[in-house]
Amino acid sequence: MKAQRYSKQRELVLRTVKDHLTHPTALEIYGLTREKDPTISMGTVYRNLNLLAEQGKILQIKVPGGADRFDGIIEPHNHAVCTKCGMVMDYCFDFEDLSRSLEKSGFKCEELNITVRGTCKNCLTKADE
Amino acid sequence: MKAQRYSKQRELVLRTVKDHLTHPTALEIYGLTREKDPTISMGTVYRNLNLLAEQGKILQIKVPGGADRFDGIIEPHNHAVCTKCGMVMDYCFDFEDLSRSLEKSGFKCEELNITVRGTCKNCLTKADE
DNA sequence: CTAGGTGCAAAGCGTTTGCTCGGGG
DNA sequence: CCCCGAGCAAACGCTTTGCACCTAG
Repeated sequence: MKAQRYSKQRELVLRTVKDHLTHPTALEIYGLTREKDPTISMGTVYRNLNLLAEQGKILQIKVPGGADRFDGIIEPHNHAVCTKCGMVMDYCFDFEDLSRSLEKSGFKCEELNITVRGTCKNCLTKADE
Repeated sequence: MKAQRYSKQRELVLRTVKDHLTHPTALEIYGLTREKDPTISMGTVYRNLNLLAEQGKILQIKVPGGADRFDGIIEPHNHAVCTKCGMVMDYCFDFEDLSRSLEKSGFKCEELNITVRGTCKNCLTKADE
């Protein structure tokens, strides 16, 4: 692993995500950090968000067709995105009852976007060689 | 509904998606259609892909963090994306046994990306007013 | 001192859009 | 003849990156 130095900016980004559980986008985090440190740059925010997500210190929510969002709560859980206001709701899925329980909670389930990421048979075989 | 005219380009785009079940991206479809009609433009391909997807004639697969892919098979089904080669595999999910059955088929499930799109309680209430 | 981090700006990628012209009905 | 659709290129939104400078260790 690469040596990692302390940086004021990285700590600020981490604290900002941890303090705002509204699933902010990178741009929103940029705005929030700017309030505390008016010289922080977009690039730094993105670099640190990606770094912190890789290290598992924050969660990166890939929203299909929209900007990524970040979550300070790192316990594995899922998200329901409102197509109208963009709100992201934390949600603990019971797969069998997914739609049904979502509907019970008042969320009208219109599109279920499921993407499994992983490694396919072919690539697993190739990796063995 | 708006009147819709026939267009050679739209038919070509539709046929191209139906004939290539490899889940091509818009760019790949652009390349394929260009082989048959060297004057077709990117904008036309995108416009028609979106139109056909809206009409349910093709399926649009939103790949988080990557280009959208299109599928000529419109029966509802899900997809597993390989993080290494980008291959998109058709998959019929049994939610309970999701990971288990995926693993049985040789796909190493590394990241389960679930996003439900729909309308949240707040917006449903507002729409009623 | 030196390697990792920053700010800045430009480039990148996938996609959409404004405009003008062509062609289906 | 009307107006939807095409072609083209510019603009878009989000994100990454190259570079020169700064700073923690």
